[in-house]
Amino acid sequence: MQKYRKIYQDIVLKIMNRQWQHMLPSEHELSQMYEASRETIRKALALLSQEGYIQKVHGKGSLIIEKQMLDFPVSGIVSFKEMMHKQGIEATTSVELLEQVQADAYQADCLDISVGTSMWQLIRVREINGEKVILDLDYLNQEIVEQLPMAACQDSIYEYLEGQLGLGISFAQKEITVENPTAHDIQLLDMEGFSNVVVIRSKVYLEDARLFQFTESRHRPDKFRFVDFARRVHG
Amino acid sequence: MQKYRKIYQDIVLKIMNRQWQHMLPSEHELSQMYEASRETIRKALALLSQEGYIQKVHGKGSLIIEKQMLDFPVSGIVSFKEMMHKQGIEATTSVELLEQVQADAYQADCLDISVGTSMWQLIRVREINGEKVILDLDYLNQEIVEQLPMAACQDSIYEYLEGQLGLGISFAQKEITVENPTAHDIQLLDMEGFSNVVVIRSKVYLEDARLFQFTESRHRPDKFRFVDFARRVHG
DNA sequence: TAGTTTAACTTGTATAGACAAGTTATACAA
DNA sequence: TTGTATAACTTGTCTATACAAGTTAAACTA
Repeated sequence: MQKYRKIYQDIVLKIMNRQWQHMLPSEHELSQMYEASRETIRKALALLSQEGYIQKVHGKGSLIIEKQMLDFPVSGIVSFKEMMHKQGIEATTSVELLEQVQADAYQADCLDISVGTSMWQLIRVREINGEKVILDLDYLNQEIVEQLPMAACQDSIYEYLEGQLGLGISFAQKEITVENPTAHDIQLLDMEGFSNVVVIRSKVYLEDARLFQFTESRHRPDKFRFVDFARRVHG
Repeated sequence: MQKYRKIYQDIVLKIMNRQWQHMLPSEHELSQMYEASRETIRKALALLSQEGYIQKVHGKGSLIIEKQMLDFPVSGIVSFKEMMHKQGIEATTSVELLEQVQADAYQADCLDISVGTSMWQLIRVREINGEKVILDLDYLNQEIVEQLPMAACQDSIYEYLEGQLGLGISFAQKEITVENPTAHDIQLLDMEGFSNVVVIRSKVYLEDARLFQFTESRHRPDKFRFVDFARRVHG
């Protein structure tokens, strides 16, 4: 792995362990500690800043941002399995449907492919504490993901794509809205007494900028929470 | 302004104008065009990548990410006025309350200050197409924001803070949930037939990492839409 | 004492150079 | 024709240096 990434990870650890309380050592000191040039240290610090770990102040140093450790980020691109594991929540996934289909007009539009192109269609229900609260509808481009074993769907698709297929997942465009439940939602989720669902639609891309997945994740509103860290962009 | 920021802005313009269709010129070419070193170009490109304009591919170049131009980012830190202006939507803001108060226990916790510290309390209603759809509750630390004129509240608080007071707004931690409307919501918003509100709670920080504002923004669900760009962080 | 200057820190910006590593198209060989 | 090597591109990482600009605390001056 690259030097600046290792430094980044080590600093994250030291922040988590409260090894440094309010401020990081100066860039000069860090470059001596890690035997790296100042620019390499600055690359690691840029990552830390981007991820919301530190705030750099000109002339002063790098202040540590007190993350509410409980406020794990649901933002970013994280698989359901990764998320539940971080929180220590027990959840089960049941695959309702997994099949190869030819894209219809709507699906083709979602995946930026031509109508009739072969794709995977996947429907999963997530159960937390015995309640069915999340419905995930996935389309995957079969030109990119040729095989999609049932085991991967029950476990973690991202683990399969990155680990087995060696695909690099890079970025996503997401949209969050609140909508009325469909008959499908009511059929598959425990929706008694809830009149809305939170819908997260995502397009997920690889490192070479190819779109490979479209996901519609439908949440019961009481179990939905989205935490975000944002930096202001001037100009 | 710094060189790499000007280059960043110029490239954003050229992407928007479709001056470059699918790919950016190579870093070498750009460094000649802008008479800058490659590292300076790379700083501009890092910003573009961070903001979701391009995807860098090792050995190939910088691919332009097709942003749905309509999908303006509600993510990031953008004032209500800036957002409405970008979309060309006509909206009005009415100030329901603007007063100096001593923080109670809850408010003190929100702003990370001691109980009894002086702060601004602000309540505003946003009206779009003649419907009252957003209720904004703001607390501002008065040790940082000493004066808060009514005019600034009706126009744009951020414009006042950055323009008049010279404060640098830097980052925010946000949380989005869906909740039941309070009596207050029903009193101030047009909630007929809607049984939920989308609640966005934000802590907003300055460049020196001081927390100066807590905002609770309560949206009627049919008018709520959140668009996000996220990059996957490995390790 | 109180205020100001200065020196020694800090981070920010820009440059130049070297090498590693991934991609592509051409030239070459079987 | 087909496949392979190669050369010329591309971006990624790391280093070293120089100077600008913001902060702080000690030293100095009135």
